[in-house]
Amino acid sequence: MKPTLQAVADAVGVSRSTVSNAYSRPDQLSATLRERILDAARQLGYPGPNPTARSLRRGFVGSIGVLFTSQLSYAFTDPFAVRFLAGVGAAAERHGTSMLLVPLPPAVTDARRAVENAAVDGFCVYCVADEEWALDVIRQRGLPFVSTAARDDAGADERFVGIDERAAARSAAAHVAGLGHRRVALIADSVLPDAPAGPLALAGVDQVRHPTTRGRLSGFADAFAEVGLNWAELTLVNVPGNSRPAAAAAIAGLFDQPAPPTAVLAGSDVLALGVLDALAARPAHDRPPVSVTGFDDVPEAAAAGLTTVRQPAEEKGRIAAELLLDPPADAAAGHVLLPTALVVRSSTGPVPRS
Amino acid sequence: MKPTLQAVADAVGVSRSTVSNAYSRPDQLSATLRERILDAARQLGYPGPNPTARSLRRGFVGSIGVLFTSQLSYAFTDPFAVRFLAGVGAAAERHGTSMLLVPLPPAVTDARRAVENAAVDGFCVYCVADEEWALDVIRQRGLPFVSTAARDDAGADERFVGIDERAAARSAAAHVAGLGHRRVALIADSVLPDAPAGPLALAGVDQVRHPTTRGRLSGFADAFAEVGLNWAELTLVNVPGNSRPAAAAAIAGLFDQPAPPTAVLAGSDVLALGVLDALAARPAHDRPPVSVTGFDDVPEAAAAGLTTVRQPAEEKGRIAAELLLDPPADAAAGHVLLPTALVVRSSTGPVPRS
DNA sequence: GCTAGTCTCTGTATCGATACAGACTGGATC
DNA sequence: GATCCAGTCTGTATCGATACAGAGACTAGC
Repeated sequence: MKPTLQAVADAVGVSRSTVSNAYSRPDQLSATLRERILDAARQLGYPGPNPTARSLRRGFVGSIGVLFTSQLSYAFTDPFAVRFLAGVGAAAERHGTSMLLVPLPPAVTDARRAVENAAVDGFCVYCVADEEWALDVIRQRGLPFVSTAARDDAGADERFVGIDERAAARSAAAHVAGLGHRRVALIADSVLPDAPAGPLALAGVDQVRHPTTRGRLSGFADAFAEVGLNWAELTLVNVPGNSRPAAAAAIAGLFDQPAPPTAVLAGSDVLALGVLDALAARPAHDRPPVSVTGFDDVPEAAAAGLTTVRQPAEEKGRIAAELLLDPPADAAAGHVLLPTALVVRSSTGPVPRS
Repeated sequence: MKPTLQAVADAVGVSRSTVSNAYSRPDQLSATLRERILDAARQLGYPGPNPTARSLRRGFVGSIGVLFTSQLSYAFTDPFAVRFLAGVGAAAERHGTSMLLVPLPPAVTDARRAVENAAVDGFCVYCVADEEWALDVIRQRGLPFVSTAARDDAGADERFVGIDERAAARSAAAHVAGLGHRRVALIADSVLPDAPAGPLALAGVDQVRHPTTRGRLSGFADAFAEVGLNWAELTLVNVPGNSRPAAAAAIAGLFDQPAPPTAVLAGSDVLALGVLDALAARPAHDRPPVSVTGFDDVPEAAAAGLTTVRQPAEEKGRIAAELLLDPPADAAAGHVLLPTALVVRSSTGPVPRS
């Protein structure tokens, strides 16, 4: 068994407090005694104050949690998530804080417990699915958090960093509408909790649970409404999970329909790249000239020539962590909206006249 | 202030232990009492057992640390590191364990403290620079760890997962030597701790501190020794930091020398891609046909047509975490060597006859 | 010579839980 | 009716530190 602080105190013949001070408040004791204590500690093989005991007493941990409401391995697979993490990491580094990545088991009860048990001082909630329960647990614990998805019921004091999803999506859709496209498909991740992959009839956008997805779909709908196309006239395709192959599989069949879409607007670059994959998989003579847009502008998008909406991923992570680690005095400053920009590349073009 | 377990106990009129059992050992009390306790807890707003206090008493934390001896943000920038993390994440997920990413301050004293203070049950040490001090701290703390860099002084009981760096590097170099190249440059990250970027004269490979870099350079040297080229005849280029632009900058000047290398062997794909960048940056008429090899086979390598040595990145992370989280009874099984494969693409070709 | 103030260091309470031994209850067994 | 046992619950020690009030020693000032 490793020696404790008590053991060191006994060895030197001082009190526990003094040994504690030798480590944490060197100005509270003479330099010579401090040396004597540290020497004894070295000799005994004392590993320094136990982090857990220290955290308990001090009342804080020195690490922030990052929550992904999905598989943890997903976080490293999605390029946008990786950039976001890089931003969080950079801020954490500056503050000398660690990042705890908490995997969430599929069952909600287990997942709740995971959030309850995380030893952190606060959470950055990066959500890819329904997250209310997670926020509930965090509030229950009395921990601060920063959300990256705008929620309607957000308290005024709740910190947030994100973009105007709806306006950003609208800019992409307006671009496509401006090119003349009127047979349009929208593809998004987890439109409804347990909906199967493929086309999905939805009465209205407001049925979409996840605020980010809802915001983006609303934006798409807005732009087409302006050119006289209503929601029911748009084809909605659901993908369970934000992955390239899943998107490809979900949309593939659509291009064999009698009147296939001439444009596909995706809720993320990953999905858009999947759509491009699905098109590329078809024989060259049977490859309709479909315009495709993405969202995020991940590194891969440029290489693929994907028209997309750029949002500052790393910045988002950095600011999220910053808001958590050193909260602005002004509550209004705790609500940060980042700029977005439509990046037009080769994946969109005028509707073919055939 | 949030209520404690004690407060719940008082409210229900039972002992602390019973409340504790209500959460952690439901079989130790009647179902009705348990319900009564949980109800009271809900009503009081008790957030459930405090994770820190629980860890202290139980003696373990439920999270593993991942150590990068470099900037934390680097971990999310290097594609190989990201794949590695994905592997660790997948294993952690399966075990219901969290991952703590600990940023290391530049000063060694601060960095030591960071490792001392990390509340974890063990470490996966992913090292990109000199790491001995970190392992010392971990041993001092009496925590288990898994290293991914083979070290000469590794104890028999120390767990390891990695590849035969030397043999793998040799296979790449043998390929290049077989193509007839004899004017060869090697480029690697942090060959010597504070060496500047650019060509570096080094008496021998054994002067290289970092075992991974040393292993790879040795392998390169081996293959060329076999065709009669000794170490002094190879040009060594140092890059401080494993980054694409840094590699490009470090090597650029080399191609303007009287007898420029016809092949460049890089210690990593990231460096190799940097070398390709440096070549691509030259005007087409002044672009020597240089063969380039990398190491790792990151996703970008395939797109760039880079000849490289493939090693299973995600697997490495997964196994590292696995070895940590559920250590094999047999000590020998704690030492895992992963397979590698030379992947020949378009970036290497026969030496031009001019 | 006395009081005040500064430096060091000690002692005890506390952080918030869990482990474990033991006590009580009620029913089954002989 | 005594014994045993399983099922519940309590009490106390413990995990390993830090915070804070306070005690002695020593210097300084008047």
